[in-house]
Amino acid sequence: MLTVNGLSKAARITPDAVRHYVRIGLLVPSRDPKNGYRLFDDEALKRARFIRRAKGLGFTLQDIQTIFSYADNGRSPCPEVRAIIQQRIAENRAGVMEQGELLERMEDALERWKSMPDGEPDGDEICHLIESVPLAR
Amino acid sequence: MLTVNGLSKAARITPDAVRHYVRIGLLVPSRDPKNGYRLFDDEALKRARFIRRAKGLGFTLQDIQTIFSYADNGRSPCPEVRAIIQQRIAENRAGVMEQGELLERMEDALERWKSMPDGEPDGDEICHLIESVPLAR
DNA sequence: TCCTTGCCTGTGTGCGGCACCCAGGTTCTA
DNA sequence: TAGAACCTGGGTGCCGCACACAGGCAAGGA
Repeated sequence: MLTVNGLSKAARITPDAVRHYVRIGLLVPSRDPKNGYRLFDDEALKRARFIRRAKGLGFTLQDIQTIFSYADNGRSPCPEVRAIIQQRIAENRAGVMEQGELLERMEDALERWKSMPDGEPDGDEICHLIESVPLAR
Repeated sequence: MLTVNGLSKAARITPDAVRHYVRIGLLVPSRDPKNGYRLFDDEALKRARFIRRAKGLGFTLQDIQTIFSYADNGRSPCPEVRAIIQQRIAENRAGVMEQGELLERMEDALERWKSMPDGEPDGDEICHLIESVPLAR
């Protein structure tokens, strides 16, 4: 049986993360009757490692909850897992696109600003560099 | 003088965002003594539009606070603005890289899973699809 | 035996940038 | 004069933790 620290080392996650997972119900420890410490069995270790893996694949903690509840009810989570990851891939692609466009705008701005002087405050504009940038959308 | 809704339309941001900016001190309204309504002058409108622009360039609200405080003290924010955007560009590049790597892992996993059957719960593994993925790092 | 060190506990707050909801007061429109 | 549409403050929720506080408990050395 492992304590929070023990589990955190065995599963290579922080102790704070372990406590967080317990709080939201992802991990369910037993308690040491002597002192109230959280105690984790092998099943919990397996779960903690699973969480690490799944997070590394872009699953949210909510997704992982869902997966666990399938497994707990004796049903295969695999079809859900396939569906979820397709969803997350789509979101991630959209996110990367968006960030990429932002990055481009930032780089364009910085480039354009190279040939512009710093402005002095004149009560009319706040920062002419930023105000020189065309509005997105 | 504009109310929350008026300002939100003139600056093309949501009323909730306007209230949020007031709460964190980015916009400072006067008050209608009759009813306590927030009232925004032209200066506030200019600021609200500036916020929209700056956010579109990747500046955080904190960054914008900083920029305003320069302007309010009669100093040019431009050097800071150049420094901040370089910082944000670096962060964004790192973020895009990270997300890109995640996306790749997700796509690889989905691809690999195409030739794998759904598992049935056996009390030993939670989801063999996820557990078949090598641990990142 | 006492002291230190290093675990552990619960609870609460903070991060970013809002979105949404509630209950109630006010103002505009038909 | 009624109802719609606005306004107010205050609170909560999102995501995934990180950090802090105050205190309890365990194991070691001097």
